[in-house]
Amino acid sequence: MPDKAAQKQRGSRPSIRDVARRAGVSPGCVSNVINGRRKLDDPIGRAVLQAVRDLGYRRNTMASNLRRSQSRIIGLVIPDFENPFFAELVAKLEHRAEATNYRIVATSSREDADIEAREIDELVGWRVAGVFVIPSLYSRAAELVEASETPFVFLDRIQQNAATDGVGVDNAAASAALMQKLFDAGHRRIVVAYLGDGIANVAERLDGVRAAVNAHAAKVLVDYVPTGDSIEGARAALAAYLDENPPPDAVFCLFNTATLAAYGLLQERGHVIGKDTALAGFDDSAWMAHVHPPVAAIVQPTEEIARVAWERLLARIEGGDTPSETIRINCRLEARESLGPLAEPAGASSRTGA
Amino acid sequence: MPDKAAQKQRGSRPSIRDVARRAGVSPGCVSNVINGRRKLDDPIGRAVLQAVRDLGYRRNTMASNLRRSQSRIIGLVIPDFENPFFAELVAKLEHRAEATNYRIVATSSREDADIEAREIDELVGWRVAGVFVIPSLYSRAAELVEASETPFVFLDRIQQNAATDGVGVDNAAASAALMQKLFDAGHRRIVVAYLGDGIANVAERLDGVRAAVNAHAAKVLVDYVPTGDSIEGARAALAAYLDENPPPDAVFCLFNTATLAAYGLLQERGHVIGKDTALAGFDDSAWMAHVHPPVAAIVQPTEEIARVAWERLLARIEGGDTPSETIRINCRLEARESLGPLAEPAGASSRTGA
DNA sequence: TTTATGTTGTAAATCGTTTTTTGGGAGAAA
DNA sequence: TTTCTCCCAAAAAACGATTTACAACATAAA
Repeated sequence: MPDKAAQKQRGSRPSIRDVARRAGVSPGCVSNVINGRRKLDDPIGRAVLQAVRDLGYRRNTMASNLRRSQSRIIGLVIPDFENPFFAELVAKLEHRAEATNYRIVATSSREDADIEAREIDELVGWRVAGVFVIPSLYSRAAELVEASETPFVFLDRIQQNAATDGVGVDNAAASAALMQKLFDAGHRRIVVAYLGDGIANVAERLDGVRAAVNAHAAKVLVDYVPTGDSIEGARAALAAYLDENPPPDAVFCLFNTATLAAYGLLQERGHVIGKDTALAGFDDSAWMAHVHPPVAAIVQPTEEIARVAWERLLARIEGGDTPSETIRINCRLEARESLGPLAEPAGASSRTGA
Repeated sequence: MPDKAAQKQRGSRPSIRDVARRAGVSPGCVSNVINGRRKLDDPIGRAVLQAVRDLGYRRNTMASNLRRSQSRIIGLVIPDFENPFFAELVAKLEHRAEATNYRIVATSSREDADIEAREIDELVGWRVAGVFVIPSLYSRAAELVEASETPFVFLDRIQQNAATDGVGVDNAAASAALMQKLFDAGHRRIVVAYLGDGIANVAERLDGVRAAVNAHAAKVLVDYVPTGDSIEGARAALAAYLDENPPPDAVFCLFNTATLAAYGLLQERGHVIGKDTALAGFDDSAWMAHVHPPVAAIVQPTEEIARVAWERLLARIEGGDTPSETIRINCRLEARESLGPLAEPAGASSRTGA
């Protein structure tokens, strides 16, 4: 039962002084008790703890952090909470945070470079221990961050040549491997849905596709359809393609909203997925594993990304002056039935270093 | 180009003193310039701004907030970033925050009451202006919060009789309306997938279903299948039901993972959705609108929930001593084709106050 | 010239902690 | 008894900002 009367001012929370006064000791002594720098089982210790309980005292984190000039908070700026891949990454990073006694505060830039810049500024203002950034489209984060004292690690949409730390996946290799899988399954007419708009990420995936096509000896026919980033846009772009071209053997979508658009569109037009037409997408989602037939996906190993990124950031926080580096992690292919009749039994999932 | 040499100590960020020294003025004066309490277009103003740029000065938010004893941060504790409904709510709340010059920091409890308690404690320690909580399963948040100075508003999983502010939807009415819709479409054998586990939320939905069944004159046969909260669990439970019972006319899932499980299972077993078997779910997801046929959903209007909740929290922050209240918002029904042959043309979506 | 009025920058106090310094008392050794 | 440690709590300084009180100066009015 907090005893409001003992506080100096009504409406404001009790401070360490109020506790000290009530316990009949000095503020410094209270601080020692609270932070365990003093044994608690004597009269003074007990009196302090009792006063803390009586007043409902909670330490003011801002004052505490200000004094010791450190915080155990890691900022996280992502483009969008509603993208399941980002959400999964947030969850995995939180898990790492818990294990190392840090905590994550997450904010989103809503794919807006200005908002992103503001969020980063704000986090730096809070003197967080470090920051993870998944850059927005047209992000200026990399430049903003170069001069900063605060350690930054970029995730997912990273630039190979940047003077910052980055952790992402090997997009090109994964895409190339998937294309090879489609070739092996006998697919020859393949449609690739790409963004058509500058995320480094998707551009790398496209490069991987092109590399696989060039490397493949036999004749294949690959069409590239730019879709924009909304589901509706992707659906419209793919519909227009299907209207004017013979039906493809396979559709490969380079990002997750396009995969959903393609799935619905093929269903609607009566293509039997995994039989008439194969379907695969970059990025996994819950629905892809659970519809019938399940849709094959290139899975970004978020757990591993989170682990590696966390290591990197911690190293920076603890003052490692190692040069910045870009780390690439291999994707995993969930070769589900939507791929169509493969040499290996349908439905078996194989692990492939990308 | 930050001039490190001018700072007192290497490695630490410049303080307002460093700026003042460099500009040849007092710290108070710098503060005035930075916060716009002084016109900037005279020599002193310019000198200060130049010094700020030279040193790469950023105001220390902790020190600033400590002194003015206020912050414009709103905490948000959700059970899980990977639940699309929560993700949408976060996004909408962030949007409100932006409009009112607050900012949101989001953390998740991973459905763990202990973690939730820690997160709340931590936010209170940061002296955030207010907190939104979507309670975890078995949450103790309501009790924790009653004594607190900090304003709290609970979202989504709210208790009618709690002594706290809460904003949620009218679960019972929405479920009842959907059941009525199924009856109207001529469905008689209906399976309802519920959680079977104590979220107030889903229990209310179940009540709504029961009420609709009781209110319906004609004979209907409704079976209730408890599913647990994982997709796999839901799939197994529904599969077991289908194995041992005649095929239902309709399946109604009271939460979103069950809807996906039911969709995949029905597809796999060759039920044609919207024809052999109707399907509907509480909570909308992207996949539901885009598969074919699209799956009907009860939509929680997150935009409106966010707006109302924000109003409520702001009122509390600004010191309104109004008694706490529980606000219910009506859901909207997206009556998509999966509902089966209705009286109204299939595919039309109708708005129904729940 | 004197007085009233406003402006503006400096010095100092303050926010709530933690940390360092100081000082006093207890106990042991000489 | 005196001296030397050791221990522990009180007092004071510090963290980096904002804000109040105050002094200095300019300008306008009398």
